[in-house]
Amino acid sequence: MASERTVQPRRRGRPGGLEGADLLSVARDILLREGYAATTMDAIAAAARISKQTLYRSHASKQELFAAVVTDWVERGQNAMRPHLDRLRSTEEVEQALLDLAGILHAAVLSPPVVQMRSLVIAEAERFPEIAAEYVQRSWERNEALLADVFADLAGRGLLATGDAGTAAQQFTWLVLGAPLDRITLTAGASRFSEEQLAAMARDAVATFLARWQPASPVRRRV
Amino acid sequence: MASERTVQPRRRGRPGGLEGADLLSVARDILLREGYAATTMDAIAAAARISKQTLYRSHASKQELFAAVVTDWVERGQNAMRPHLDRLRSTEEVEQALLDLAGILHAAVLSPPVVQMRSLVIAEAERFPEIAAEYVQRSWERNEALLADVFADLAGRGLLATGDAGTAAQQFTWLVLGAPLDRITLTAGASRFSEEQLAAMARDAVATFLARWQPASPVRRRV
DNA sequence: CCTACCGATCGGTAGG
DNA sequence: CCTACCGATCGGTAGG
Repeated sequence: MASERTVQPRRRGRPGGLEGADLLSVARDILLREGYAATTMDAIAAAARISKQTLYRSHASKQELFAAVVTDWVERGQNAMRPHLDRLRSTEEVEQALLDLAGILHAAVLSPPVVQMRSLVIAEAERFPEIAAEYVQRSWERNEALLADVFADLAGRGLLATGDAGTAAQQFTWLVLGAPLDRITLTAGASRFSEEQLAAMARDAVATFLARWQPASPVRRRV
Repeated sequence: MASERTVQPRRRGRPGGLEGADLLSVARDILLREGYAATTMDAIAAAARISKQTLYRSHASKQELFAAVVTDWVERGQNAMRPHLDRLRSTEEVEQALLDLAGILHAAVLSPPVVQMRSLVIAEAERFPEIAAEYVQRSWERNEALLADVFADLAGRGLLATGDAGTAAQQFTWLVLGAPLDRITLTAGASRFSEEQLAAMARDAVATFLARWQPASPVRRRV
């Protein structure tokens, strides 16, 4: 099955436009920028340098193309949190590791494409509930479950209070992300928080989280 | 300037359709149900039993009608939180009063119309940033500022720890609302939390909040 | 003459 | 692969 020209990723001789993951990428760019209703299949075909016929051959409808874009998105972000969560899991300094994680969550979740994809899915959640369901399960709920698992491990090592690790993960997530995500979502990035404000919010989030979830053991007692 | 028939609210002899606040109400219903793009001026005019020309005379474009609906909405919800915040302000039992407020926030913010309006504004935030800005300032930020003011009062009475009352209000808001609001927004109300789950989340939110913001005074020390 | 309102239809553009 | 084109429907405005 060896092909003659391994340098060229294109399968056929035609110069051709985009397909597969590249096609989904340009479709995603337009969807995030314009929204679902304002995105036309003509615009996507033109940006991918393919005909609408070719576009409809790989994606039978606008809705199916949207679903493919979201599925591709959640698969790409599937394991993005893994290394950072593993670092938290093996830490000896919980407070600093939580601060690090808060900063990583800010950088990741508050980035324009992530916020825009979230807004896009919210906007179409009523019309396409199964797409929104896949998004919420495979991105948010999955990462929250992974974080809960790490918290359970830390509790087992005596570095966090034992209790409902799922509740702890939920509270940490929204203490860190709630206010800035809400603000950015509702202002289209116009009045973003400054880096100093975000850092202060991360410190306050960790402080409140640890006030509740710090182990009662006297050796690790804080003032 | 006394008119002959004060019983009839209509100004002219024609039977006529809706206008003013009633017109905005039916427009809001359709916008919340269908979304902005799928809402047609024809449908609004038909639901209000007026011609499109009459509709366009009071609202010069679809966008201006949308802005009027949002303005009307934030004005109606302006002081909805007042009595509940005043009850918290004058309480002697902070923990129970916070639990009560959490339940009220759940009932108010997680109700379908409030969630739908929020989703609608988010969906159009990029296209109509000034409408989203008015919404976020006059509903969310305003209520958060009112809550911060109450927290500052409670701190002055020694019932909460002194500190940044704004941070406390932000953390309380998102501890209480973050997880369920996210879930309901992204599932279009399909997989709502049960009353028991919401009550448990409220208790955990208050517990975490008080772990950080409870005064250090020994008389009010908790176990 | 004016205001309020209607039936009909305009130019453009959507998904397919 | 592309151009042309469909049935439908949109926001906004004409004449009367």
